[in-house]
Amino acid sequence: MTSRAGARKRDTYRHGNLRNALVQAGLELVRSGGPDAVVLREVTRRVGVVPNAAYRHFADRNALLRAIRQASLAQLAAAMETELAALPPADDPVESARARIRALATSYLRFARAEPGLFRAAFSTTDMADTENESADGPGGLTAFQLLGAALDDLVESGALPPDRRPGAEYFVWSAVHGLAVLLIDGPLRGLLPIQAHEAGQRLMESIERGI
Amino acid sequence: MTSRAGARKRDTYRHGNLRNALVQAGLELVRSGGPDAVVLREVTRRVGVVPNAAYRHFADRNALLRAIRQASLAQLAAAMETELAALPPADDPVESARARIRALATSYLRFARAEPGLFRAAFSTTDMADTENESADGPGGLTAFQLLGAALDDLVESGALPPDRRPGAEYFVWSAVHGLAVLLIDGPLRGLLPIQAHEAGQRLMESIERGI
DNA sequence: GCACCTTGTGTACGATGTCCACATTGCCGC
DNA sequence: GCGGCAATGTGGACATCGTACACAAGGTGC
Repeated sequence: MTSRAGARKRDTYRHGNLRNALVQAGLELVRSGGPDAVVLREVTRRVGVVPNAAYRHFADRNALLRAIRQASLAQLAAAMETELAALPPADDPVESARARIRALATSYLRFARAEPGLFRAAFSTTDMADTENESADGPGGLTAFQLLGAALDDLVESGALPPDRRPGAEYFVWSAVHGLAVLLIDGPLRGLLPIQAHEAGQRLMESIERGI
Repeated sequence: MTSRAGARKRDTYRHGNLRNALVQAGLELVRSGGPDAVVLREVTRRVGVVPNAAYRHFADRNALLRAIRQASLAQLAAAMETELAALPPADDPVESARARIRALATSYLRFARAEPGLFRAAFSTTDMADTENESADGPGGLTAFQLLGAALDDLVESGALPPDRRPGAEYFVWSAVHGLAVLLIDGPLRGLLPIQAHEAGQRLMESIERGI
C-alpha cells in the first residue's frame, strides 16, 4: 500500500493546493467527531504531508479550526438556501413570508441533526477573536443570519408583522431554533427519538410564529 | 513556599476527601476557561496529588468532567431557585406564574453571562452516555428543567395557559432561553454590549410569553 | 542562469492522558 | 492488641499531541 486511505503519495514536492486540502480533510474529521476530532497531525496525515507543513498555511491549530468553522457555516447557509429555493411559489405574500421562515427553521434544525459535527464546529468557540463573516455565506452570498433577516423584512412588508416588532425579531427566532438544535444534538434533549424531535420542532415553530 | 497556591502539602498519606477536592479544583478551572481547561494533571496538581491518584476516583478524565458538569448544573439550578425565592409574593396567580417564568429565564441568562465557563461545562457533551439527573438538582431537589416545568404547570392551573398547549411548552421556553444564552456567550452574539444583551433578553421574554 | 522566496521535511521538546507495578495505611476479624 | 487485606496514593513509562527551529527542494523574477 502507498499510505493511508485517500492520501496518495504525491510525486511533486509541492502539494499545489495544501491549504484547501487541509480544510477538506478537517471537514471530514469534524463531520464525524466534532471540533475535538480535528487533530492537526491527523489532518496532515490524511493529506499526505508532514505535520509542520500546515504551519505554512495556518498560524496554528486554531487558525485551521477557524477556517473549518467558516466552511461549516457556509454549508449551513447553503442548506438553508436550498430549502428556500425548493419552496413552491405562493400568491399570498403573508403566507409566503411565513413559509420562508418555517423553511429556514426547518432546514436549520435538519442540518443540526443530520450533521451534528459540522453544526458543532460552526458554532464552536475556537478562541475569542472571530471574524464572524469572513466567508460564512452560502452560494447566494448571504449568511444564515442574513437569510433570516431578509425573511423577517418580507414579513413586515407583507403586513403580517408590525414594524415596531421587527427590531430584535431575528434574535428571538434564531435563539429559539438554535436553542432547540443545541439541546437536541448535545444537550439533555439528545436521546429524543426522531419523531419526538420532529414534534418538538413543529411545536417550536408554532410558538415562534405566535411569539414573533 | 510549600507548593502551588492553595495546595498545602498534606501530612497524611491519605488525602481524606480527594474525590470532592478534585471536583472543586475542576470547577475552578472550568470557571475560567470552560471544559477544555479541565486538564487532569493540572487538577491533581492543584490538589497536591500525583496525576494517577485521580484514577482511584474517576475512570478517566471524562468521568471527572461528568462530575464537574453535574456540579455546574446544580449551581445553575441553585441560582434559579434563589431567584424564585427572591420573588415578592403576588396575589394574582396568573401574574405570579408569569413572574416565576420570567424569573427563571432571567436567572438562566444571567448565570450564563456571569459564569460562561460553568454554563459551557454544564451543557458540554463529554461523551454520549449521560445520566442527565444524577445530582444535577439544586438545594431544593429540582433540576432547572423541573423548575421550569413546575412554573408552567402553575401557569395552566392559573388559567393563563390552555391545557392543550401545555405539552411541549418547556421545550419551547427552554430552547429560546438556552439558544440566546449560547449565542451570547460563544455564538455570533458574543460581543454584544451588556445593555444590548439585556435588551435582547427582554425582547426574548416578551416573545416567549406571547408564543408559549 | 542564478539568487531568492515559498513551501515542505526532519528533529526535537514539553505537555498530556493513561497503563502498570509498587508503597502506604486504615480497618477487619481474631 | 495484631496481622492481613482492600483502599488509596506514588513512580515511572509510553504514545500522542501541538509547535519551534533549522534545513531541503524547487518555482520565479531578474
